[in-house]
Amino acid sequence: MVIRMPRKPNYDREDLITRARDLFWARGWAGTSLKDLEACLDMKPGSFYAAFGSKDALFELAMKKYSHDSLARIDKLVAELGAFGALQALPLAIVSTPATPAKACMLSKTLLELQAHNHPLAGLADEYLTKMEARFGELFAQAQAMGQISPAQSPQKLAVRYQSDLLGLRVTAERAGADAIGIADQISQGLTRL
Amino acid sequence: MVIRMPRKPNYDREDLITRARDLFWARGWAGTSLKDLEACLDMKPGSFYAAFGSKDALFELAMKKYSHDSLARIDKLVAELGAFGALQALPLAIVSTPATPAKACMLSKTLLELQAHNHPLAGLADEYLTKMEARFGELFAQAQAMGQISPAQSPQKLAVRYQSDLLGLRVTAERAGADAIGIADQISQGLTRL
DNA sequence: GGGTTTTTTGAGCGATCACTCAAGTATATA
DNA sequence: TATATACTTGAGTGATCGCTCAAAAAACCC
Repeated sequence: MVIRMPRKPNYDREDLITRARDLFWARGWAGTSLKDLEACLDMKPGSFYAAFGSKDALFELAMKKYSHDSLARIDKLVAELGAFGALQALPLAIVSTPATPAKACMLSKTLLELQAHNHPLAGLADEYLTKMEARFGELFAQAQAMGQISPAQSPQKLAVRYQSDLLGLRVTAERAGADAIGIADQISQGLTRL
Repeated sequence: MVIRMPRKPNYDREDLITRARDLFWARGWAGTSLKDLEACLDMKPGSFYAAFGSKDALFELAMKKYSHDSLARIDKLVAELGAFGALQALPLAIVSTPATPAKACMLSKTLLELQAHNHPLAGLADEYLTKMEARFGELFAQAQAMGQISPAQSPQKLAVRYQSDLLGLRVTAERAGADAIGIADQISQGLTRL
């Protein structure tokens, strides 16, 4: 049996997922209709469902990309500044990145929107948040090993608090006249007192 | 012309608003359908629209009640514990209140859900958050006046950070295995180091 | 170029959305 | 009790929801 390859899709799948991620990130799950997606991706319904299967399936891919990119950004900061430096730099980096779809974290937005409905995507958002938290824990452990942070508290506990602060920062940054940079600085400064 | 009063509604309006608030708080704006509301309030569409006008109008009333009740809880804590004591007690009080519709703040949920659509309710949520922030600012000013907190930072700046921490705490508390009490304690402890 | 296979198209599916309104019902005054 | 007036009912509005599928168009192999 010969396998034929008669035609390729005329789109870049990764680019489509990125665009969908930005739309979902900004507008949320219920706030993004298929019409919105069709316009944003320049796809008709048939192509959309052939490519992704369902709105939820694409949202899942979008959230996966979001999580992956978030972890990649942290890794890049770690490579430049080390563990402690990355933890210090991240708050300001998040807040001062221009032209993001939203200031708030896509994972927390998804969690808050869908948690009450027991939607699987809320559980997935929780998992990715746990993954981020675990990464923060590793960085705190490294910073402690290098003597930059007191070993008085467990790195896990520090990571939970750090992530909580970050989520709060990003909710606040969503507001109109909020001084997000000021809060980001305070979070960073707080790390030096640990 | 004689004014007649031929019939009264057979419901308690404030009770309806409270029930609607809890539903909106848990499920969000888009996540709450009129069918949900009709079931929760035990009202048919006609009565509902006669009483409230629209879904958005009821949401507005619900958010107003939420804001009012939140401020009332703070005032109660202040009466019992004073300004500084209230600021210290609030994080744990929020997190350990049993059986709330959601752990996360209804105002922040509304802001995150509707901000990207420029929905008026998002602006209203922002306003109520500003009102809360202002109240926190007053309490920090009082605590400084009583020498319980260093006057090094402005009470406004302390309030912004405090509220941000609280919002983060409440997002985190929404998660499955989160140690919300631990974070609440850390926030309270942090106040003693100011 | 012919034939095969896949993608693209877009009208339209049933379900649900927020909401309306005419008819029926209950309670006040006279 | 009679009447006026408001409240309640619930079928039904057009619009939009996520999604399907048969037909048309395009790209590959021989």
